[in-house]
Amino acid sequence: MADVQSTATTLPPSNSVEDQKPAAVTSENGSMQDDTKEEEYKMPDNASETLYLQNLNETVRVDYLKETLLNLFKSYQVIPPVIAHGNLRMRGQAFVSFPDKETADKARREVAGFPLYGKPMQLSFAKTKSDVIVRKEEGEEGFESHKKRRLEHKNESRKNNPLRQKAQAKLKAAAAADPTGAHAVAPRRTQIQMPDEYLLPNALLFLQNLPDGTTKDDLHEVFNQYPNLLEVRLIPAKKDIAFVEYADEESATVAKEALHNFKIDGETKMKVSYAKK
DNA sequence: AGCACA
Repeated sequence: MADVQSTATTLPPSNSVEDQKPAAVTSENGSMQDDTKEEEYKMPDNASETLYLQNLNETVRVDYLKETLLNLFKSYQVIPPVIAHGNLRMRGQAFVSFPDKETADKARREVAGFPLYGKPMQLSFAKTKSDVIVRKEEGEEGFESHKKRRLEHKNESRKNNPLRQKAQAKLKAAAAADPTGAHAVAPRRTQIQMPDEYLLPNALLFLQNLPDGTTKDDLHEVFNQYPNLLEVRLIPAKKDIAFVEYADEESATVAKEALHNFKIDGETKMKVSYAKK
């Protein structure tokens, strides 16, 4: 395998806030060029042209991560782009495609466990076909229909996500109770919002008026946009309130100011204040 | 843990 040094010249410009560089990936690791003759080896039947990577270091910026992976898989003829996301559900994972299943499988076996940014990579075959592959195999028109199907599927799963279903049931109930439509929006419970001036700054935030069905993950995703989030705690007995803890008061203040009155579901204003000491 | 396609 060719030496894959860091492609410093092709890297995106460094960002002053997070001064990270893609790892200089070298191939000193002997396990990566294991060209053994293997007449008894059978490629798994779930093999795919695309590998699904997990256990990637989540503190590495997504664009650097992509660049690094491109670099790391260069000798296996990786097909750009490498797909990685920074959102809560998808962080620490990536999709990397190759020209054929055999090459993907080779990469999978040889690169498995490679300690990228200190964490051993976990490689498996992707469950679904990547757009790049569909495009390559079926041409532009086949790709369009593939994309349409994918979009439909996505809308479906969005439609029957419990949070949305609950919100819609609520709307329906309100409309039924009031046929004039004057109060088509569900009546809001009266909330007591402690005036901030009576509360000392606190690394712990108190949330009120959360929409029905809000999950811990929903809140984590929203609050994790602001640095130093430590923990989100729901209150099982009171579904519309929660606590969110940051590492320090300053971080909590940033999040509080950004997210007070934020509408998680697009209509219910969440109240964010410091928790009482 | 978490299977997308900005």
